[in-house]
Amino acid sequence: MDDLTEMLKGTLEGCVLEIIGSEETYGYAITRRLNELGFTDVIEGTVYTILLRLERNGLVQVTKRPSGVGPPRKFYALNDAGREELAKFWTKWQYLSSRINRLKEGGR
Amino acid sequence: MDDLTEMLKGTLEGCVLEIIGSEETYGYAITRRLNELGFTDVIEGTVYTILLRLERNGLVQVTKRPSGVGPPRKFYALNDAGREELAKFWTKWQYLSSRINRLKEGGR
DNA sequence: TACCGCTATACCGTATCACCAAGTAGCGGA
DNA sequence: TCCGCTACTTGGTGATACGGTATAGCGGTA
Repeated sequence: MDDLTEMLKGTLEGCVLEIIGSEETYGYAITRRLNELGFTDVIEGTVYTILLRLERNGLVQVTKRPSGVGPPRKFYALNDAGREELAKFWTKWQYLSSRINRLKEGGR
Repeated sequence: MDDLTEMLKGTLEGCVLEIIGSEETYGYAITRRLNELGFTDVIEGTVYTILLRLERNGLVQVTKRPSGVGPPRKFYALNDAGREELAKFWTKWQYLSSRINRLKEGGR
């Protein structure tokens, strides 16, 4: 699949929220998860900028834990604001994708 | 619906391509069409920047015609490169939306 | 010991895009 | 004459994903 960069704008952050919401996890693992979900070209740097943004915006709770196989990991979990933001994301996605699919089907 | 700006990145241009592909038309009318399709907050300025980009990238054929009710209109039609780009857009949209919906359904 | 590879995070710069504001301009009606 | 609708252009802004580099812990191996 060629470049999805522009299309991912605004949706990738939501995907990261969803992953964190389903399980407390950390940046490196989130990247691997995205890759296996079909977001094959997403790299660590991109995910970390999103995570720092989520933290800065107060949507996540962060816990640092030692790893045993490398440097310590920063685990992320959604707080109430994060869950609310995630719900809003899915509402927007639902809205947008329905409009676009309607347009695709000959848009009326 | 609150702000869809970020989510529209990469998809709005595709929507404009689709509209032009279905009928030769001009900027002002495209904006009205998008509005009635549910992209309620999209304004003229945004559409014109997309149209200029499409022209610059050689995806459209442009014809200026007098209007009778105002300044002349610039009508846009897809050329071969534009039709190819449109096909690519729908392929990417299909790919991305299927991955995101899978993630939404509990991502496997 | 030295090096490599995997894990793991941070930071800085870049490109792209949708958006916004202001300007120009044609036309018809009050 | 002014206003409103139509219609396009241009310059600047903010948000986002991405790329590259740096730092660092750990285990294996030559």
